Amino acid sequence: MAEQFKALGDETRLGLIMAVASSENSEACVCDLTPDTGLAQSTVSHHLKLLVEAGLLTRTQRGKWAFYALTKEAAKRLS
Amino acid sequence: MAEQFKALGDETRLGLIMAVASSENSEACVCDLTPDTGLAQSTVSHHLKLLVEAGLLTRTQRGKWAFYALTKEAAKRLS
DNA sequence: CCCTCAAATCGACAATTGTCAATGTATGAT
DNA sequence: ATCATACATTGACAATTGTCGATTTGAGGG
Repeated sequence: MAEQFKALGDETRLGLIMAVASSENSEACVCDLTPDTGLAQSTVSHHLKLLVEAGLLTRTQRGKWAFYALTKEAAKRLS
Repeated sequence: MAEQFKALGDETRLGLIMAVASSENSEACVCDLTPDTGLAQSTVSHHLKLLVEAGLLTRTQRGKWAFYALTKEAAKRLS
């Protein structure tokens, strides 16, 4: 439980969650998310991994892109 | 906003919040909270300070004791 | 095949964080 | 005044974390 809070307790990751939530179809790939953060692609990948491990995001590979979306649980809590 | 999540993103602090929430009158002093954590008193004081700064707890000095209680906002969010 | 593009992983580094022992500061009792 | 109690602050330290550049993996397209 603390892990979920810890995952959200970082400006960058909170921003990523918000960005995913407000994307078309509520999903986004790394290439869409990276520019807004102003961080390196590897850094964004790292944060996304943490969010997945915390059970807040899901990862789906589609073609060359990896799409991230909120889990049902995370979607509920975001209200 | 991330600050509040960060404050809750630590086992010890989450435990403190829970302990305060489930205390009589929903408030507790440091001497009551410290033993359960298994940590030094100075460490608990430090964590409580962070929780106050995050707007999750209030501090009230009464006699020799400092009583910590949930803010209205934190009480609401705890549901 | 080879090449390109998207993303993940690795290695290194500085910055932040959690912890403690020691000390400081009030508050109330003797 | 003195002293004990409750808590805060300080200084130091190891552990964790956020970040980057470089490299690696993987999926398609020529």
